[in-house]
Amino acid sequence: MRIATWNVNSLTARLQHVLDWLAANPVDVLCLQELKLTDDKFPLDALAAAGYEAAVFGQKTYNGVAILSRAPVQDVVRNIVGFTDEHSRVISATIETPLGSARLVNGYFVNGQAPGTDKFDYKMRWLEALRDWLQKELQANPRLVLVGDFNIAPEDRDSFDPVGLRETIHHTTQERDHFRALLQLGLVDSFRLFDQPEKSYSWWDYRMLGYQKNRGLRIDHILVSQDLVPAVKACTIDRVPRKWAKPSDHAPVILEL
DNA sequence: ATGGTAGATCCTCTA
Repeated sequence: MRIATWNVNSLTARLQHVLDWLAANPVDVLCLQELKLTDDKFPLDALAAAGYEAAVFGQKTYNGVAILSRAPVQDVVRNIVGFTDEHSRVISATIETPLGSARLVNGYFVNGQAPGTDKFDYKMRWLEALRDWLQKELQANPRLVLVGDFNIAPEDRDSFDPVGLRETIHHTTQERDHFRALLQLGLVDSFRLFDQPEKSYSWWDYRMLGYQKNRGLRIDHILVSQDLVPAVKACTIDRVPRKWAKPSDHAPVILEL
């Protein structure tokens, strides 16, 4: 089976891209971030016609996440449990995998703007709450997949300019410590289970020909719990839709189990 | 030191 994650930067603007991508890549589950629409505006019918059910946690203008699935999903939970958040950033559900049922957590992590800002402080509090919640989730669900736009480039090799961008947003020690804390919970970066091309990124700035120059970051990730590692067959980034007209600034990441 | 682009909403904010 295949599970994918894609920050679409407005589902209204990107619905046709999502439908075209699913037609070419009929994954079992697709997790979306940055819907930028409310639940009542979610294109349930168009996605149902493509063969997908949806669990949605929308928000006007900003944020918003959804889980699309060919098979029914169960026990949908919105937000980080125990953390009051005005933003719609996390949706989780139980899905079926080759190793049995698993918990799937889809997150649009806080961007954080720059160290020293209120938004960065929010990012740190959000990441602490996520870690504390996931620790409990993993105890209850040893099979767990954490996907989404993490807004963290975990290592220098995940950035086109790790020296010039040292300690700037996506690259700070504090953010990377938080990423490692997730790994210390028993999660594994599935992308790094395999040999990958150098300069593999999942996001490129729209500005200054970022994609054309491959000035990107790997900030979209799929982490799997230890119990799922033996089932992981591949993890890839699909750059194809980043080349389409009017693309999202992110590319989909695909996990094969 | 700044700007460049994109999306949604409103003429600015977020990324």
